[in-house]
Formats: sequence, C-alpha cells, structure tokens
Amino acid sequence: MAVMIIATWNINSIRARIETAVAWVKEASPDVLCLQEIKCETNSFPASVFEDLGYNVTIHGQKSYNGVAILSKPKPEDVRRGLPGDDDESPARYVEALFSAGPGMVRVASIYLPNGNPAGTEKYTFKLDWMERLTAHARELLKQEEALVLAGDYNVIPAPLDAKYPENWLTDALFLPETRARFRIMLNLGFTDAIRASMPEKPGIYTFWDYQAGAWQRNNGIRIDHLLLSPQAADRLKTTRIDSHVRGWDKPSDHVPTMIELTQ
DNA sequence: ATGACATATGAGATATGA
Repeated sequence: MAVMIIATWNINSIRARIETAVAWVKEASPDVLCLQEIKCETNSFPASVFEDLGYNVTIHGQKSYNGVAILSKPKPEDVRRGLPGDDDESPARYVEALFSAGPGMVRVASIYLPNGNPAGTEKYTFKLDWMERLTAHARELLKQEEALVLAGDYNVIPAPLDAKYPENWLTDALFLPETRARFRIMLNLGFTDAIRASMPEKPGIYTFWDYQAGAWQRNNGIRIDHLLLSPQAADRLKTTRIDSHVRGWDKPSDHVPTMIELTQ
C-alpha cells in the first residue's frame, strides 16, 4: 500500500546544519519535512539545495531566531504563514500547507511553540497565550474534517514517562502543570499524539538531548517533538519512527527527526 | 553551581535556547 512519510525536525539553524539536513533527507526521503528553528530570513534559506533533490520549499523565516519551513515532494497549496493573531512583529513559529497531490490529501503545519523559560516571566505568559491561539486555530481546522497533521517542536514534555529524569523538570516551562494542561486541552479536541499512541507506556522514547553535560551519551533525553493527528489522519496512521541515530552524527541538532507513515 | 554547549550577530560580548 502506498504510504507517505511526514517528518518534523528542529534543525537548529539550517545554514549551520545544511550538510546534516541533506544527509538525512537523502537517507529517509520524507514526503513532507517540517523544519523548525531555521534561524534565517526567508531569502537566506538554502532552498535550491532541496529543490535539486525534488522538494518544494515553503518558508516562514525571520532574522536570527525562530523560523519554520516545510519541504515537500507534493506541491503546497493554501499556504498560511503565522497563526491568526500574529502581527508583523510576531516571531515566525507557524507555517501550514495543504497537499492534495501525491499519495493522499493531508494538511500539515510546522510548529515551533515558544520555550517559555524562565517560568513566572512574560516569556511563560507568551508561551501559554501562544498555546491558546494554536488551540483556537486547531479547533477551526478540525471543522474541515480533513487529514491534518500538526507537527513540530512543542516544547512540552507531556508526561513523566517522556523524560529520563522528570524530577529535574518540575519547575521548567516545558513540564509545569499549566503547560501540560494546555497541551492536554489541545489533544482533547480530538487529536492523537502519534508517537505515544504507537508506543503506549514505553519509556525511553525521546526526541531531544541537550548539548551539555553528555546528555546524549547518558541518554538524558526528553520527548518534546510531536505529531498531532486529526481523526482522519489517525485513521491512516501506519507506523511511527524517531531517527535518534542522527543525534550521534557530526554537527548534530539537539533534536532528531521524528516521523509518521500515513497510508494513502 | 548559572556552569557545561551551540548558534546568530557582528567583530566582543550578549541574547537565546530547553
């Protein structure tokens, strides 16, 4: 049966990581790849490198920080850059496109949810507000009853199972009860957390390992990159995969590619 | 412990990340 791979990867600078990115794209050949933290303006993104590999490139960049993109074999349609409520000053953290050509129709968003640290500051308030706006937009998208994949770096550790040392994260913006509650509110709109649904109760499933203190070597990881599936997408879910071996490559991002396979 | 790492900016040291 025909399948399509939809992946998400916080690349931590596409220009600093172009060789790593190309190596993985060639290895995995995803149909759709959501990138976060491209850390460049739209016109600085090395688009031609991926176009030469057969990809369309949809970019929502900004100077220095943040920035998201979607690489796709099928042509993007109905592109949205930014969340409803964003203005010209808002960080570039959301881009969405519809793919109706190729193996099955699906709408995909690349999401870079704010970190929010330190808690108790305006940064945390901004995170919670952003989650509320994302949830509102997700609610609208669900009304269309499409296969929908909201993929990205959510900066949310959903449960203690999703950290090697959950006790180290108790006061962190990624794991505070209010953060997890807002994530659950979003899930409860009817989304499936694809990775966890495919591996219920399984410990040690991580997508991020800090650069510091030998976190990778000690497997001190957290699961913060998620693919949320609408019911129509969940019905087509075949497999999931986390390419954690990429974290051991030279010049790695601190996140690894995380993906699903959908049937046609 | 405010460090260890890593990147962007801009040309030294600071902001940001999770």
